[in-house]
Amino acid sequence: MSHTSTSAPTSREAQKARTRRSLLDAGLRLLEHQSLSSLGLREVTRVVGVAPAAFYRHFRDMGDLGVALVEESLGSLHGVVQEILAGPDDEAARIERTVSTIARYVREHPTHIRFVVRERHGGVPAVRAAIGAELDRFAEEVATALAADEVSEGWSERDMRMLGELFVDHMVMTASAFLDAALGEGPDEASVARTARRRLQLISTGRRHWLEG
Amino acid sequence: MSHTSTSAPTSREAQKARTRRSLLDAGLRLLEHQSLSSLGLREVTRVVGVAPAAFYRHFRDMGDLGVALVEESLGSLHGVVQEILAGPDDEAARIERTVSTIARYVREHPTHIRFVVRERHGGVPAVRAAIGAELDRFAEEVATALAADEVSEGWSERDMRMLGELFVDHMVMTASAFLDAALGEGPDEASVARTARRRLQLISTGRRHWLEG
DNA sequence: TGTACATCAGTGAACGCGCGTTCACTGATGTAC
DNA sequence: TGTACATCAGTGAACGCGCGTTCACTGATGTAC
Repeated sequence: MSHTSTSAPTSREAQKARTRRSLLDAGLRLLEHQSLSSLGLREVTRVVGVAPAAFYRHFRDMGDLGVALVEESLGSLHGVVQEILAGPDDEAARIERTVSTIARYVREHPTHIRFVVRERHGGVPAVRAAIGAELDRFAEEVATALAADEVSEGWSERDMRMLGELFVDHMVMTASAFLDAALGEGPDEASVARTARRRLQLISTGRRHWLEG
Repeated sequence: MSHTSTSAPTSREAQKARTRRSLLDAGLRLLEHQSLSSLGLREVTRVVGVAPAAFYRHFRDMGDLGVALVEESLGSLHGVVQEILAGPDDEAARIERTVSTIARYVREHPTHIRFVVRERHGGVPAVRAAIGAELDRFAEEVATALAADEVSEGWSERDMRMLGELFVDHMVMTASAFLDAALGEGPDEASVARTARRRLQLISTGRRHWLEG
């Protein structure tokens, strides 16, 4: 192999995986300041330090790399959603947990979040579809989890689904707002957290009185 | 002038305005299937039928054209927002008006909506900023209008602002969903309308019982 | 353990192409008298 | 109304550049015996 590492020889498999990882990392880094449809294959390989042609050993094209990024960006989020929904269905506690968990997640994975928010409605159909499908799955998970709450008694399945989507959409919007705050754009983190909490309170209140209306 | 129109000679001013309009229209059309950061100056001038260099008589670069598109995309929306909020604050009627007005607007201006939804978090900072600023203004307008309702008595200014943002965000999400429906992606228009109405009902219900919590 | 052969991740040169930008220009419209 | 000059939207050719993709290749890792 001409990609000579200074360390001990590695298995082919491991080396290939490492290069793939580097391509994904470089892509993610470059996508912080541009959108996928304007990101070039050569840009990515240049950052990694491999020949342009090496890209094709790992991905068919940039869209393919994008879809891989969606999977790793949103895959780890299932745990986060479960973390938020688990525990007692005490309203105030869950709202607090929701907002602080999102804030933490954004702090830990800012580039993944930025990518998802930007490409959710972006110009690459395959990536858009992958994000949409994953967010739909989240909405379903949330709907199922919230259906177990006492206040969900008497709700139709369709309305639970609506609530799940509402919840997920607000997670995404809140994450996006935290991201802007971290970049010094828009209100600061404390303010974003406050607004997010109030929104969730409004929705919770509506939920409690749903059957009366 | 070498751009010979078959019709009678036109004033320079009028001809220039017409070319500018064509550039904007061509841009908007091309942006239906790609994002601004991947749209080329030559692509646009090719569609219009002018030399690439002619572009510079009207815009500094594609970002500049993008900002102009934001203005015309969202400018006409102020009237729409007023239309929705005007009239009696009867809850059911306003919800119905909101959803049907959005549906109509999307049907009449699909490309403008697509553009705004896509570029709201897109890769061109100037355009993102322009959209953000405009949506903020909408949120403010909505907050002011809703503050006049009976149910808003006792609300803090900050919470009214939160409500305004919530409303605008849901307008955008609903518009985006209608757009997908029109393209055969996701649920159909009737289903989108139903979900949008239920969401608004949930928020209205929360609003009515806000001070109790 | 040693040898001969197979695999395949990454190379580097080459290609044709369309891009954004510049420039001196043209010729119709506009203006001054 | 007619004439001479100014303006300036749009031209078309040229430029250097970086792009995505192809290809035969190299040489380290893997495997069979």
